[in-house]
Amino acid sequence: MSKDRVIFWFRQDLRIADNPALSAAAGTEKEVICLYILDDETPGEWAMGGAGCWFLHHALDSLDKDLKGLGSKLVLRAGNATEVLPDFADEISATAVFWNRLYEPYAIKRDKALKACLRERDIEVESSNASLLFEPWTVETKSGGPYRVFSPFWRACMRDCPSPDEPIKAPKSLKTPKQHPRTEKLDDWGLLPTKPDWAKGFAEIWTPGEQGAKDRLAWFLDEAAADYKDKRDRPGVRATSGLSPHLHFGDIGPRQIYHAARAQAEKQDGTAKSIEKFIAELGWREFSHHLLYHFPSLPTDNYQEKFDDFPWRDNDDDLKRWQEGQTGYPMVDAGMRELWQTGWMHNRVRMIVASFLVKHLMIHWRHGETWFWDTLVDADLANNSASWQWVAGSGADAAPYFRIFNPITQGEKFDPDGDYVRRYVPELANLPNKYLFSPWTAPDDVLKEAGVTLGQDYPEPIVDHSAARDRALGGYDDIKKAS
DNA sequence: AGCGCCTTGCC
DNA sequence: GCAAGGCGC
Repeated sequence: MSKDRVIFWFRQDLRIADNPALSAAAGTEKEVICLYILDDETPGEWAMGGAGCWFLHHALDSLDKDLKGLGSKLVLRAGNATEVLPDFADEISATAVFWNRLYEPYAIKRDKALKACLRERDIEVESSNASLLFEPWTVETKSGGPYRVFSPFWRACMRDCPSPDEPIKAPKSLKTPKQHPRTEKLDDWGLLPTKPDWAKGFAEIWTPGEQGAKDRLAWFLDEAAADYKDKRDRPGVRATSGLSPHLHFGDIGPRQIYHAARAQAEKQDGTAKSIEKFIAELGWREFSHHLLYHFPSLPTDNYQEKFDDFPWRDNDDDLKRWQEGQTGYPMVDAGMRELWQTGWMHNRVRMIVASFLVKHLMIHWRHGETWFWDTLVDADLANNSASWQWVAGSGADAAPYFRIFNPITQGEKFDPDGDYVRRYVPELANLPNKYLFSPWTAPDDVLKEAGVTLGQDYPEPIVDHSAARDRALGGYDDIKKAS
């Protein structure tokens, strides 16, 4: 075999445009072998969840087709990347490996070891940044050290950091060997759920892959961005970009979104405020990665240690009813069912259901984190753990624990027409808005007319709101006193 | 060192 | 009005 070949290792950057490490590999003018490794071992507890696997399957399928357009294709291998990658480099006599950086603690550790191992074998390694606007180690407070509060963090990014680079174009072609290395079959990886019914609704909503991501961004900028600021909190309205899974798997990158959004603000008068708000959401993603990078135990440990002593309740029945969307609080149940049916949940509703689990049910945020990990197509370690700790009150720059979302008034406020609840809790569809978010307050004749028998068609509330609120505040008093 | 500030709320 | 407390300059 010729010695003139390099490996491009795809990870969470499943795209060919604005992919700096892929372009660097192409720039060597050597043969480029595109590799994806399914590594369930290294992440340990954070091996990809079911919904993520569904998205990954289709994103890889799409990527392979895109690579074929460049005269290449994807080579699939499963196993522990720490072994698979060096073995593969030997197998094809690669002289260099290119990849884009990841920021999960396990990935940093693995990649560092791999770098050393490959260099020991005289194989060059070059890593690039495809996933973040700002590298976590480049943003520092004036006194040195990571930010712990979002607003000053994002101000510093916008003011002091170099502007994110313009996206780079996809390579026009990739030089590939006549004899391509052996690949495993995507279909053999079992990434699609064994219960096919589960993911049935996913495909109606998501188009994994680079083109799907581009289309979604274009739709958002053309159709929704102008109203983003006003409508982003309305789960019944299609007002958010839905780019989160694409960002996680990297079939689009944040620089592409950032610059396209900025360009839209230039082009369309009156959108500046909405676009700024949208870009700030990219900022939250950056902040989560910044936190995870600097506080690697974020996914498992309370950032504020006083929460170690919080009197969490262990209650499998309550947890199960939360997971299934059977709490008797329609806004909560709508959210949990949206999650199950679509692999996604509107951000406003994520806060409501998370607050309900952690405060009304007093169940540890880690149970919620684990459930979201398995069921979200956009499950992302940084975003998931930072956000759960934010809601739980245990995180950096977190919502105070005593700020308890009221699942009834949140519904009235953000789903005023009841469209969202009626879509996901159809058994209540005929209830008037007045009682839709608290059906147990409806007079008997109203329930009867709507065809609802509580406890039969739809559950009685699992807890009483105000009693649960008091109980949660009592728990917080305990750790306040102790600290 | 002291001060302003802090995504998303509740009653 | 209430609800802490710490961050960042």
